Amino acid sequence: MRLSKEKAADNRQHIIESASRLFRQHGFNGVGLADLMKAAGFTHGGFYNHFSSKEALASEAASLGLKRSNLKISATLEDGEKTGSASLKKFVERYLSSEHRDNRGSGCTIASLGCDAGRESKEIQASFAKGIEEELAIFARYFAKRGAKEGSPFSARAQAIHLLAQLVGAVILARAVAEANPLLSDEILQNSRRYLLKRSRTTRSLSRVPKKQA
Amino acid sequence: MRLSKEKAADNRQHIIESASRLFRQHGFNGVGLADLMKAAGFTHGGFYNHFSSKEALASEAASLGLKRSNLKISATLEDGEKTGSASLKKFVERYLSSEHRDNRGSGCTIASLGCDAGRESKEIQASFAKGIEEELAIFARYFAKRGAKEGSPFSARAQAIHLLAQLVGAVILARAVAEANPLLSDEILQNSRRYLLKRSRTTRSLSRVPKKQA
DNA sequence: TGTACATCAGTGAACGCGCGTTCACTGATGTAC
DNA sequence: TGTACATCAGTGAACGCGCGTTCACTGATGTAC
Repeated sequence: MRLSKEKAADNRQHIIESASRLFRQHGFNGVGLADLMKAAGFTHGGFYNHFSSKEALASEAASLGLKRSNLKISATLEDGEKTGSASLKKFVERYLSSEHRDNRGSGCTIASLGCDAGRESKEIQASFAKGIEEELAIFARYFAKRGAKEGSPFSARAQAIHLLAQLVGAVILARAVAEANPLLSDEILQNSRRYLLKRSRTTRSLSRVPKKQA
Repeated sequence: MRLSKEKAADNRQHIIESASRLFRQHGFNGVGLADLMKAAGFTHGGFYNHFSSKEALASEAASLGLKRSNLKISATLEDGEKTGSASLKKFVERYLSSEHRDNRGSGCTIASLGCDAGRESKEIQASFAKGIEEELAIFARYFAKRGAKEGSPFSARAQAIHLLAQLVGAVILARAVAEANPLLSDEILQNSRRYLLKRSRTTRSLSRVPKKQA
């Protein structure tokens, strides 16, 4: 029962979407092809009609997850530019929230799969490299506009790298202790939020984030 | 061929040590019992004489890796206290080096297995929670002594959390892109080094790190 | 436009393989007398 | 202290299971004439 080209392409995309979620939840090695296909509503025999290997799907799923995140971040920051609202603050608070910590499947691909990526193939790492470069570019563009007058000793690019590392590190730490020590987990998130946001107001090495619209 | 109690305990410890290395290299799901026992010099049938499950070994291996790291960090920082050398700088430069990035097996357990830990049992997360609490305490003690005069707006504890998140995040990012984009990987490490060390000299929100012995 | 055939996304069963775990057995160590 | 027996760390083979991958088959779609 051959399908139309459009339907087949839709199905392929749907497999990638649900795989992206499952991989983030359970890791690249923590979920099998049968589960991945079942979650997309198919039997697993047809997998190789769409992908050459599990690894190929992992690479595409990572790319998609990173692309989606970056679009959302970009929209949040640019939205703030227009309305004058505290867009970086909004983003940081969302990223370092307990909701994000507790919902890996719909969250940041780097925080979920960053460690895994370091052990995977060059192909998968290429997906991460592209996604990370894009995210850094988005942050750097924001800092270049917002932080230009503040005279930080660090370039917009340096601030972007620092921000990303802090966000990813804090969420990974918070998740690593969430079940055994929820208070510590909350403290890590809360502290990182305060650190990134307070510092951006006091020393201005990130950017000025007004409380309300100016 | 029953062994003496001492020899049996030695063997058990040896299994944990080599498992700690292998888990860091390949992840909790990336290495099997047969490989773990073989690396320790045994056949895998005897595994359950020492551990109740693979998970129990993972938990012990994580504990050991974290304890070893913390002892080393503690020694480095306290050594610097006595000699007056720039001990935090030394530690940060070692942690954010390409050597550490390229040698997971002998490196930081949090940076290697932090993401995995978030998906594992409460038992394993308890090992991480204990190790992370200890590491934060070591950093906080350092900042409390070294940073007391500087009047940072952040508590020693807050500075410790920020430092750990930055270190872990930077190494994970650097590893995630190492094969596909080595220049970006190097840039992330270098930038994080500069950020942590320069800021500690300019804004003093971490601690003062003299270039040479005062 | 209509017909004949090739294509291919899907199904469901099977493949070999390695996984975590179990077990019968060995024989030196530890223990009870 | 010496003897008899229980203990248990190790071996090597086996267990059922799920893994990634392959394959024969189906039948609607796409294509060539």
